[in-house]
Amino acid sequence: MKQETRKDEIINTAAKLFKEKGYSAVTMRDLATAMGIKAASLYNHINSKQEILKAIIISIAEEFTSGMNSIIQSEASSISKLESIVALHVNITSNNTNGMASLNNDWMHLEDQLDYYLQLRNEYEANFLGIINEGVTASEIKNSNPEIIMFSMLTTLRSLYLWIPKKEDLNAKNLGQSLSEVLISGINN
Amino acid sequence: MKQETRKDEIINTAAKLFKEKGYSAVTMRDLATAMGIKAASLYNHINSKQEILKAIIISIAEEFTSGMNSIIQSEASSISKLESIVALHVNITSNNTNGMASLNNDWMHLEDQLDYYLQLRNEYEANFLGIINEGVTASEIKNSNPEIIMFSMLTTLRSLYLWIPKKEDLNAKNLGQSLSEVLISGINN
DNA sequence: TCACCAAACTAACAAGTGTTAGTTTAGTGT
DNA sequence: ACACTAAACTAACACTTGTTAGTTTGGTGA
Repeated sequence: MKQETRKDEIINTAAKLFKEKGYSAVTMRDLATAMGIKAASLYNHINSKQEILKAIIISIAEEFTSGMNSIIQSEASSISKLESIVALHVNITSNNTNGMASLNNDWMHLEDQLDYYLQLRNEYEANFLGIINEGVTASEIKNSNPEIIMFSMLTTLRSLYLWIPKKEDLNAKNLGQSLSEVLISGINN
Repeated sequence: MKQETRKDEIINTAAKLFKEKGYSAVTMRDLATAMGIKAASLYNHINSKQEILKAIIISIAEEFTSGMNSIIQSEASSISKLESIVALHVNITSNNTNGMASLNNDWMHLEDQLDYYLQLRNEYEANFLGIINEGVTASEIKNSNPEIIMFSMLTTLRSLYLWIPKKEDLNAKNLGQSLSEVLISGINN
């Protein structure tokens, strides 16, 4: 719980603006105005616009990688692992909805870190698919198209950042449970 | 099947670029280079960059509205209506994956047409939710949170544009069926 | 051959872009 | 009183942005 530095404030404000208009459409002058200062003053705290994007995206991507590694190493059933993935997304997204928007929509504007980001994402998706395949083999999961299953779950989870801010009445635990139910058991009676 | 005009070519090329980098990050010079001409030449065919975005997004949004109206007026069961919605998304997205990317990611950069777009989207979501609620009342659909159900389905469907281009082996009909199965019946055995 | 026209071109514009350099301000510990 | 420092400022830079004006090109029908 260390306190927020001025640099953190700038990054958080930037994340909020990036969520609204996207990285490319937000100028350093926009960001400065939102902070109540002049654009040049931002450079007392950060080195470049690109550095801000990197700070937002890479830290979140590494959180996902770390969470996924814990889940894979656990001894739980495949369905239970999928429920943990849902909870992972709900938790990370709840703590940083603005940053998740950048991760989803502005990752392609990463420069030096683009390859690293893509590597993390590919590994994450491969692990996700691995869990589903494992569940199919163990007959826990229907033997339909595993990629469609992953696609459906992952895109829903990736879009949580759009939805969580509107539903403050649901806490993370309840939302995770409801979502797991819908994603895993379906909606029909 | 009328043939493609030069203006159409520009709009389609723009949609492709917008998908890759987003509206704000694509310059008129980028677009011109992709067309093999100079930026100024674009203005022989279009009036502004904004007009291109409008042409891409609004036509698709109106397709969705029109499709949804047909579904609502049908006498089918709620589950069957949801299957039709899945098919609607698969069809529209298959025909214009690039345009769907702009609709999803760049709608906020619409200027004059922003309010109109938001109106269409709100109506669409209200109709979608109405079908789910109707299904809950008729005991076709589980009595869990209808908004979570809509969120889950709609975000999956909205992300199809990312996924369809990678899976050319699946035709629209098969993909629609598989996706309906996953979304409606779940994935567990 | 001539007029026409779609569609390209060159040249330029005013405004906005990220960023740098150097300076001022106000508060803190000695 | 003094030096130090975090954090703001003004002014400017080189470049990029969307767009306009006027011109050239090459093909088509009369």
